[in-house]
Amino acid sequence: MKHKYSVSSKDVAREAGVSQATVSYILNNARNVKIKPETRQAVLDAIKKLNYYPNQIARGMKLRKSMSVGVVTDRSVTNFYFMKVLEGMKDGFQEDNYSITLLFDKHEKIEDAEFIKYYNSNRIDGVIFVFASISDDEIEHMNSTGLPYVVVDTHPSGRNVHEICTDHLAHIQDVIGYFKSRDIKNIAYAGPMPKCRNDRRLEAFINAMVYHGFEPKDNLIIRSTADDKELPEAFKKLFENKNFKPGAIIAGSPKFGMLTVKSCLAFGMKIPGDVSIVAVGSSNIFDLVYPPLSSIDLPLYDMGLKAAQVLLNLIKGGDKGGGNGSGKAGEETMTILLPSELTLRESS
Amino acid sequence: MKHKYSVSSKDVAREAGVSQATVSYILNNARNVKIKPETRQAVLDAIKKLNYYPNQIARGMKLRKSMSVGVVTDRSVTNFYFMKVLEGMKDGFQEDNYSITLLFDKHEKIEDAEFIKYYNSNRIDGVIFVFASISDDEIEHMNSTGLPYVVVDTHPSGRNVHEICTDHLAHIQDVIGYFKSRDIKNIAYAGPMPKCRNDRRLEAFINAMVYHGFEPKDNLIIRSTADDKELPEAFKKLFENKNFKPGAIIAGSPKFGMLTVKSCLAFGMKIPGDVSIVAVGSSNIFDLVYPPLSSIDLPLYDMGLKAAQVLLNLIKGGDKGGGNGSGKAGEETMTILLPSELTLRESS
DNA sequence: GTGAAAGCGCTAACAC
DNA sequence: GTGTTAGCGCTTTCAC
Repeated sequence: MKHKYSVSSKDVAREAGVSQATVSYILNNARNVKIKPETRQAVLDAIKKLNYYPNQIARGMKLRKSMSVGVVTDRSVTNFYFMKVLEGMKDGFQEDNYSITLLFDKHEKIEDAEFIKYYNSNRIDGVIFVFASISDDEIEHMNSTGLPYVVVDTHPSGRNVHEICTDHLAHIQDVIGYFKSRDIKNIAYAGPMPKCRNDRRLEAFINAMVYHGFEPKDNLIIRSTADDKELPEAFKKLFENKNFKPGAIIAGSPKFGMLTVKSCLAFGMKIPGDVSIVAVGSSNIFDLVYPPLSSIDLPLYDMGLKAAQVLLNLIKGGDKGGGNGSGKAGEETMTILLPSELTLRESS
Repeated sequence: MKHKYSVSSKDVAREAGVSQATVSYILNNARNVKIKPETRQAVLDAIKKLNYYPNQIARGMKLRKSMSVGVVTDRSVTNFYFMKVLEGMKDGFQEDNYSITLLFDKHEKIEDAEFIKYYNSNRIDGVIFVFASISDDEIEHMNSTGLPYVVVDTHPSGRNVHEICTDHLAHIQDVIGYFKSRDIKNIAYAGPMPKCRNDRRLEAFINAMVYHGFEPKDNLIIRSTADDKELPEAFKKLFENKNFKPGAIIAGSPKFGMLTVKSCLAFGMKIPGDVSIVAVGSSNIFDLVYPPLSSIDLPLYDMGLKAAQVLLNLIKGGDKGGGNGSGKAGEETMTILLPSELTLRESS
């Protein structure tokens, strides 16, 4: 069956004995337009009676807006984080009645990217990148298209984009201080190879070690793929070095947190008896493992919420000509840093 | 800045020296319409030259379609499964150029549900429910609206809906057979309280036990919330019963799989030495824990893909009047059962 | 083979 | 305060 025979604002207008314009005014709370209470009531009644819902497609057509934003994510990184960020975004868009269109990121050339096509086709009004690594080239291209976009990521990239990030790296220092206060020696780091650019996590670790008067030793640092071969080998080396048995390990990501726990248990170590572990990042499974894994938790929900708000401003602002004289969107970009927090569970 | 000044099919037509209609014919590969090769080429060139992209909103307006489907999921259940299913769906929709609108399910009355509103507003043409528990009432309501929808869930509900499910419960029998072949005694079950209706997993477990000549004992069955109080208590009772020390445990969900491993380790048991564990369901984290957790894996990607295909058929079919004389969509519903498979890792 | 024209349902400038 | 009207960009019937 076709879509049930749509009632249009025309039908409502007829039913209420007014014009379509009036219906529109009422629906959109048009300012500069005063409606007599009884007229309004009549229209509202008609809407109810006819079970009328404004056709968003038609509205979008007129407004030259899709009332939808694309959320771009990488197929791999996402699982741990994605849903929570989405929830925040959803709530952030709720009021403005924007919908969320899911997009995956797997393009060769930027011109072929799904989000570019969707934007060109008027299917989305803007984009949020959630933990999707984007290159400088892509940024440049996007800035030239006028596509409003916001990046959600762990740490600020320092690039000319609107970013929602978190200060979680600062907590690495707290963690090391905490270990120090418990007189733990040989604090190690285990994390992934950075996707691009420099490894901020490792940097933060090293700086924090130095800050606390420790000398960061190379053989206490693991950087590896999550590979089934490479990583166990690395842990083996770490644990077999009798001179520097690690008393604590900071894992650079949730995944590495899990893998670190796994490796320690596999080597018969007691956690936290022999070694304490803290992971950088959030996950809903840290409570499901033995022992529950301490972590530096990202404010995922808030990041999504904030991203939505910032993007909405870009979309609206851009539409009205924006605050800054020129037509260029994102003239002055902003980096928003949301607070993360340390959650100590049993592993530390 | 406003959306960069859109080129429309009108512009393309002018540039190519043809009419808008011709552009449309070419773009949509309209059958019943033959286009001279040189005309076609001229239009194609103009499209390229002007960098034209058809406005999907306008197209949707004309076609009375949104070219988007809603994906509804429950905020909680999702994390373990959702992304993989989405990937499949995305690929399933690719060809028909349908986009995916993310919707959350948290309504009081069905009339207030987001997916109903979105459908009424012409923002989506159909819905896929992914592991979202829906009640009989809701089903009834939806069937009466004509909204095309498909349900993705683990096991068939036996209701009058299009469902994509899997045969994973059948594998419980295999798992028990496997345990039996290794002469393991006292096979236990630990799973969640069923959200609604009867507990198919437990049923399957009991039937499989009986099939293999075991007598399912009540004190070898845990059904609990994932609560921090209730569940440990239950496991304590399980492990302290000296007469029926479980040699293996089948966990009813990924979460319970994780929690079972955690509990066993917490009680100092060796896995799989003292107890073997297999979880029902998929997760990308089973490889990240110690010991890697065996599981009955759902064909998540395929479920998403298939769901997309079925829904597309409903949308298209329904639009053209469908195969069955009446206007009612979903006259004959179908249940599609996709094969799951047992993945043995180290925990069993 | 191709074009002219109507119209999808909405909004907003302008008229009264 | 409310109505008239002109499109937004597309598809498609019908005419040639």
